[in-house]
Amino acid sequence: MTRESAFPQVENAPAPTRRERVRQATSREIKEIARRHLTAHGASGVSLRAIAREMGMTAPGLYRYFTGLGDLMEALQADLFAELAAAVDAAEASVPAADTDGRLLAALRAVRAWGLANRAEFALLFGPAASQAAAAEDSPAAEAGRRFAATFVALFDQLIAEGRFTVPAEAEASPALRSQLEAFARLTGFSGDRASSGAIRVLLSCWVRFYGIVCMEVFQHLGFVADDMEALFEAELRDLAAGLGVAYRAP
Amino acid sequence: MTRESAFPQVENAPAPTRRERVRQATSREIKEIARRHLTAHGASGVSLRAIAREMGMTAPGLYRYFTGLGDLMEALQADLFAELAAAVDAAEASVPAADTDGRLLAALRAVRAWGLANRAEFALLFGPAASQAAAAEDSPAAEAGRRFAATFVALFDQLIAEGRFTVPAEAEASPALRSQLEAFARLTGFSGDRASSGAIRVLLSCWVRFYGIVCMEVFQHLGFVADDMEALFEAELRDLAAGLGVAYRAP
DNA sequence: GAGAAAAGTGAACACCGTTAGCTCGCTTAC
DNA sequence: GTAAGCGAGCTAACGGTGTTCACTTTTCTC
Repeated sequence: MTRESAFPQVENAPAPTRRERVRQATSREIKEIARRHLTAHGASGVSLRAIAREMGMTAPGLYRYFTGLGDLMEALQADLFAELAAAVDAAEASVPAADTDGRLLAALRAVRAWGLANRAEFALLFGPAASQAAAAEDSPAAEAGRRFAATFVALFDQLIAEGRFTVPAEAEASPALRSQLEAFARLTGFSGDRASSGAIRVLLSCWVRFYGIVCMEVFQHLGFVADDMEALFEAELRDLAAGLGVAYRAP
Repeated sequence: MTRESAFPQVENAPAPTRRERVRQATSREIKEIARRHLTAHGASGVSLRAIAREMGMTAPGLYRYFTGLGDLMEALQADLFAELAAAVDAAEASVPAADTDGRLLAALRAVRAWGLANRAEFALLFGPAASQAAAAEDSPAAEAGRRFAATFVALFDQLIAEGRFTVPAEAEASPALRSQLEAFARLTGFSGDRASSGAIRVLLSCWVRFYGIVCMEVFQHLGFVADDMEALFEAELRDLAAGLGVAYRAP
């Protein structure tokens, strides 16, 4: 087992003991199985007992790894956010770095594609905020969510920097709205000086619109419109891009 | 119990027998209690055994009224759609019939208000399409959903009739999109001749946008923006109205 | 009042999350 | 090298769930 030493230790990682490694592996396995059950039977189809059974152990044993089913689901949520973020990054990376327009379009399409390919997972991330009351601002899941959002914040930030779209006059917004938008910009990490509340408003509006069309499709409302809503999505994306001063391109 | 005869029989209703009446009452009671549990503990907090316990009977007895938990939830969904539709109609009715603009704004605000006041219920109606595979096109729930949608179809239809907004050129849309939009118009009952695919596209786009902002708020995403997203909602509503040629008015 | 149909019950099956107390084996300290 | 300690996992148990089946009780109809 000294083969492991072939992989150079990550700097500052405190030499994970053997126990630690097998622990990580078990934890990963639990989440893998949970993910499979999620995909196959939806969020309510994930059960500790079934997972344990599949692993050849008993349910109480899982409590050594997660404090309960809710905790597992939260961990899963964090992983899924990371997976989605990776899918988005990959899509973005397949476009020249200088091509901001292409990167934004690719990123948005990647979110939709991932959602359609992973309905239950998408619902877990973007559906009704189940139980978690306040959703613990500092939970790993929330953290992963922010990391996902960061990709889009960066893209949007660039649009602002390049002065792509015309910003509505500040006077149009009520003071309440303005202060909310400013707080939002601060929290999400938009570059403070350039990102006027008007610009944030435009971006947030686009994001809401995008969220709406993707949720509708993934949650299978408007199912009566058509099986394949790609045409509608692309039409919406075209409008969205237009509003942002981004040149639309067919996929 | 002959007091019942004081209420004139509804025409064509085949004289409900006493048994039938008490059956209806029990059915209503089951749904009432289910609704309370839904409100209090979310969709997963609705259980047949708990309902039966509260009614002083046993769970298997409920199978005389619903074929299972899923069936109950579907019935509940239908009732909730009706309740939401009633709330919307009430809001609409509080505005002069001739004031199309006011009625539309009131109707949209009513949906948001209902959703915020009934989060779990809203999630049941507009959240991820749980299990029901195809969601049975002809289920009572789907029927109730269509009746809810009809209110907005009527309002939108009127906007089209009044030629409120400029319709994008037909040529802009791909053939695939056009045929989808036309199918949609047919299915939802837009008045065929006037409702061009372009007009439908504008309306659908607005609906998606509205869906997006309300879902985000009700599902408590963007929770970090602010507790009270009313300002943002109103801003969005203003834009939406502008796009439809509807005069925005503060609530 | 007899017979049929509906309403409701009890027991059982197969699941579920979670807790408590225990055993066994690996790791660490002496 | 051995003894202590700690972590992983197990068994048993509690209370909860949906659902089925056979049975009894109630109610309506003739």
